[in-house]
Amino acid sequence: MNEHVRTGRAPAPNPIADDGDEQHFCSTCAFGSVCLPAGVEKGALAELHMLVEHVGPYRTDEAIFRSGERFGAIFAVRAGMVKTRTIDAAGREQVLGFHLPGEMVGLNAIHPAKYPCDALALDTVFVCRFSFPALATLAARMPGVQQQLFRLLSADIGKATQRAGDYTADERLAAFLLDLADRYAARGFSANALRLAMSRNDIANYLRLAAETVSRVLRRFQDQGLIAVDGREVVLRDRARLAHLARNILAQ
Amino acid sequence: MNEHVRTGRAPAPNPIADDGDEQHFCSTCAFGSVCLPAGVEKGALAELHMLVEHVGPYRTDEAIFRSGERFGAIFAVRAGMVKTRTIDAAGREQVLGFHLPGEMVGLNAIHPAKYPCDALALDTVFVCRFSFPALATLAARMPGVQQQLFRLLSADIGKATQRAGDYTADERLAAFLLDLADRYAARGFSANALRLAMSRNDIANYLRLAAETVSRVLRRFQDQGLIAVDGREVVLRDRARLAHLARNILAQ
DNA sequence: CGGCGGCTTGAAGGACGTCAAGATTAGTGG
DNA sequence: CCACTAATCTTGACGTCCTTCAAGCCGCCG
Repeated sequence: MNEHVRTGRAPAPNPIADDGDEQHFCSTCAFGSVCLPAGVEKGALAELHMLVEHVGPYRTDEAIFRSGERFGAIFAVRAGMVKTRTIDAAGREQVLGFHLPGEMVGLNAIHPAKYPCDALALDTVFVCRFSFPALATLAARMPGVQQQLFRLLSADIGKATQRAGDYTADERLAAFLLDLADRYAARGFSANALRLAMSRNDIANYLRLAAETVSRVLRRFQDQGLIAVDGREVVLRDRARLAHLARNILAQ
Repeated sequence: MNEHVRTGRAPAPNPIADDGDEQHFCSTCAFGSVCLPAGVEKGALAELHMLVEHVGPYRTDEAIFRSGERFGAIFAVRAGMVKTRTIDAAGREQVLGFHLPGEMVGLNAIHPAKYPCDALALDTVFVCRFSFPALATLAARMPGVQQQLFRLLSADIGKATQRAGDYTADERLAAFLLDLADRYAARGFSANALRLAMSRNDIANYLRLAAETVSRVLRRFQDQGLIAVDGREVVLRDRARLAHLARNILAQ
C-alpha cells in the first residue's frame, strides 16, 4: 500500500489548505477566516495557535472520531476530505456531510456531549484539533472567537436545514455539484473542475437517493451538456442552467 | 375574533409555561432549565432576567420575525406554539419546525445575520426576547450561559440533521407524534393526549409528505390501534408500537 | 342556510427504488 | 507488464410508495 497514491489517474489535485509552516495558522481555516482579516484581536490568533493540535495523517476509512465517544474537541480539516455519517437502528448508513479543508467537524457533538456520528477520512486527511473546554475558555476572553463559534454553529443549522428540504433528484444533484465546486473555489481550487473524493454510493446516500439514480441523473446532465463526467472527475459546463435547476435549494 | 378562543371544542389545554410573576424567570425555559438547577451562577439568572423582554401576545398567523429582517435577538416561546417556515424560489412553503413553550427560536439567524425564515404564531403566543449582542456579552462573563448557548445551537444541528434523514411516511409520522408528545410531557403536559396546533397541511409540509398521505397514515394508525384521532386531538394508544415504527429515526 | 376552508377518501400517474446483469475500474499477484 | 479478481459504476426492466387529481365530507362562521 503506497503511502501517497490515493488519487487515481490525475496527478493528485488533492486539496491541501496549508499556508506554510506551523508558525502560521491556516489562513483558510474556519477560524482563521474571521480572526485574520478582522485585524482586531491579534492576540487571538496566537492563542488559538497555542491551543490547536495538528493531527494526522489519517488514511482512507480511518476515523477522526466515532459515534458514542465522549466529546472533547472539534476539528478543522486541514487536508483531504472527511465524511460524517451515522448508522441507524436498522444498520443502514446515513451520510451527513462531506468536509473540505478549512471546514469544521464535530460541532453537533457539543449538546449530546458524545459524538453523534462517525467522522471518516475519504483520502489522506490532516486535521487541527481544538480542545473544546479550552476553546470555550478562550472564547469567554475573546469576543471574536466566541462570535465565530456562534456563527459556525448557526451556519451548520442552516446547512442541515437545507438538506432536510424536499427536492427532486435533479435539484439535489445540481445543488450538490454547485455547492461542492463553490466550496472548492472558496479554498482556492478550480471553480469548475472537481474530483469527487467520495463514491457514488456516498453521494446517493447523502442526497437520499439510490446510487442508480445518481448514475442516471449524472448521465442525463452530461447528455444535456450541463457537465462532463469521467469517473470521479466532473467539469461544470453550464453553471447557469445548473443554478437554475438548483434555484429552489440554493436561493436563500 | 375572540381573544382567547382558538382551541376549538376542548377547554383549551393551551400550553402556558409560566411559573408565576415576572420576578421568576420561566423555570421551563431553555435557559432556566440549565441555570436554575445548576445552583452555580445564581447571579446569571438575575442578569438574564434583566436582559429579557416579554413580548406578546401574537395572534394566529402574526410574525415574531420575518425572513430577511436584520438579526438582533433570539426568542424563547413562553406560551402558544410557533411555526418556522421559509418560502422557496418557486413560492412553495417549507415548514422547518414547531416550537413549544420553553423552546428557542431564531438560532439559525446568527450566521447569516438575517432571519432565514418566518416565525409565525399558530395560536396566541407570548415570547421572551433576548437581545443577542447583550446575551453574547453576558455569555462572555458567565460560562454557564455560554455553555448553554453552545448546547442549544448544537442541539438544533442535531434536530435538523434528524429531519434530513430518509424515512417512510409511517416512520416520519410515528416519530413526529412521539416527539411532540414527549416535548409536551417535558413541559408538564399529558404525555399521551395532545392537541395539534397546526393543520394537516403544516404537518405534511414539515414531514415532506402530501397532506393526503398524512390523512391516510393517521387513519391507518387509528385502525391499527396505535392512536385515536379526533380532528386535531390525538391520543397515543400504543407507545411501544409507535416507538418501534420510529426506531430508525429516534434511536440515536 | 349557505359558503368556505380544512380534512378525508378514492383512483390514476409518476418519480424514484429495487433487482439483475453487464461494463469499467482498481487492486493484486505472477 | 499483464492476467485475474473484486469492487464500483452503469444500464435496463419492473415494482412501489407516495403524489397528484378529483370529488365529497365535515365543521365553522357569517
